[in-house]
Amino acid sequence: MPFDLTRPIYLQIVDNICRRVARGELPPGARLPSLRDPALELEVNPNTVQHAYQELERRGLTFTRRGEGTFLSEDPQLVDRLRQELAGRAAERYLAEMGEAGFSPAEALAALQERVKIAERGV
Amino acid sequence: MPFDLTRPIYLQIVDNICRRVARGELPPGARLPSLRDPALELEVNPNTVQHAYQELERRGLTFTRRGEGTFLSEDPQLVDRLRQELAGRAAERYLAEMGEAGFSPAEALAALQERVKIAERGV
Amino acid sequence: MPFDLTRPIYLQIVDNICRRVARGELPPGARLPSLRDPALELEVNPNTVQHAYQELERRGLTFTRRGEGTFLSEDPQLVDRLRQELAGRAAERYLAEMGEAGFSPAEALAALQERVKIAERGV
Amino acid sequence: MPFDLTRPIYLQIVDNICRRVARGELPPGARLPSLRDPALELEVNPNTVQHAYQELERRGLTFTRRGEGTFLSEDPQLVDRLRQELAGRAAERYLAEMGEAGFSPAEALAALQERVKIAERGV
DNA sequence: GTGGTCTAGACCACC
DNA sequence: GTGGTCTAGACCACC
Repeated sequence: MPFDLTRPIYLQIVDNICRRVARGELPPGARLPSLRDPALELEVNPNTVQHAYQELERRGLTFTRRGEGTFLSEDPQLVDRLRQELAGRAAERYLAEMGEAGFSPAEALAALQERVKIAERGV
Repeated sequence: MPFDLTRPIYLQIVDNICRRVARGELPPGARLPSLRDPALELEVNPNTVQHAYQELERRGLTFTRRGEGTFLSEDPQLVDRLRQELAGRAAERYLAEMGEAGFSPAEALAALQERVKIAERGV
Repeated sequence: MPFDLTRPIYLQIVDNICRRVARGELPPGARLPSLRDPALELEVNPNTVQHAYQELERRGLTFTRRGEGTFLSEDPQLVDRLRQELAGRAAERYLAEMGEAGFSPAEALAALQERVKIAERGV
Repeated sequence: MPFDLTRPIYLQIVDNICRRVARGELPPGARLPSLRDPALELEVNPNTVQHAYQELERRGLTFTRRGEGTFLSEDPQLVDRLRQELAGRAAERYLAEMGEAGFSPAEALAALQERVKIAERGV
């Protein structure tokens, strides 16, 4: 996971975990790796990883069991909730960009439809 | 036009002009303001505006007449070409973001469809 | 490389590099000197050298690798293409000058032929 | 006749007259226009025209009859001599430019030959 | 160390 | 007044 320099690293770690949950790579209830592992792998300070984990907990995605570690919420709707959230933000952004280029939401939808259709043929 | 700090100012000026052309605010053949006007307004150096205008020319969107100014191409397909380009880039990005969250292109399309439908009702 | 005062310095740098490529002194793929070197040697601003290098890139003769340098295109036809271009421009100019003095292209050719023949004998 | 700003105007007038003689537009013995006419037409000072005429005389191309005007030499070889001179200078320059691009005189000749042949077909 | 961006500002060329 | 060239030099991004 390469970092971009324009956003706090801890938020990039948060986003990355959210995406992995949304993709189903991290199932509800799964234990997140210890603070040290990702810190070594990402070459960041363990405090930065802790900051990320605290943010996840603040959002209700994780909980900690003292002495055991940090776990993903066991809420069966967790994945769905995250997917909705990510999808919402991406769609918002797409419609905003298209709006700035003069496309109505309906036109933005049609443009995407066209594109997906073409890509399918290409495959 | 507020600048974001993460991208070159001259490219943000380029994008802004592209969007205005796509929206039909700047018709083909229109004269762009002189280098000095936007420089004063945006509080950037005239060289930065020139850099933006040269990039537009490099992309074939404008031409310059020494002593007269910088003009949008008179190509009647200019607007369409730009709209296609901007739409393409926005869609690409949307599909990429959605892909990272585990959505197939078809799902990404459906999610947008849903969202637009809801927004329409909301209006 | 002495500069003449009637043409932009950056274009004289461009021409000089083109001629060296045409002569085979700079092989395809070769790395051009950094912006700073020729600037010191030619006593011009690094920005002027950069302007020249950007013009070369615009013409498709070079490409840049951020942090590594500016390189001549690896297209094996680069040399030939440049030789054709330079020869074309020189011939155009010769025929134009001769035309102003009342020589038809055929006569201009004959005059050159004569001159080259004499020079060969002289050698 | 538009002037270029990089050479003395009087020499540009000299060259222009030489070319017209070489083209046969001004026959040997012809009277050149008075100082005032070209001065008005070219929007230069009559002194500049006089300077040009003096240069022509210095080169042996003209002579003046007091009270009558300036006349082209009546030497029947005048035209030929000028044509030779202009052709020589143009050829010299062509071979020099081609030499800088790595062409031998023989190659420069061949390149011109090719070009003239193509132009003839094109006509 | 490499090229890229940007400022500040002088001066030129064309109109 | 318009864009074009150039200097001088700061600071950034990528290696």
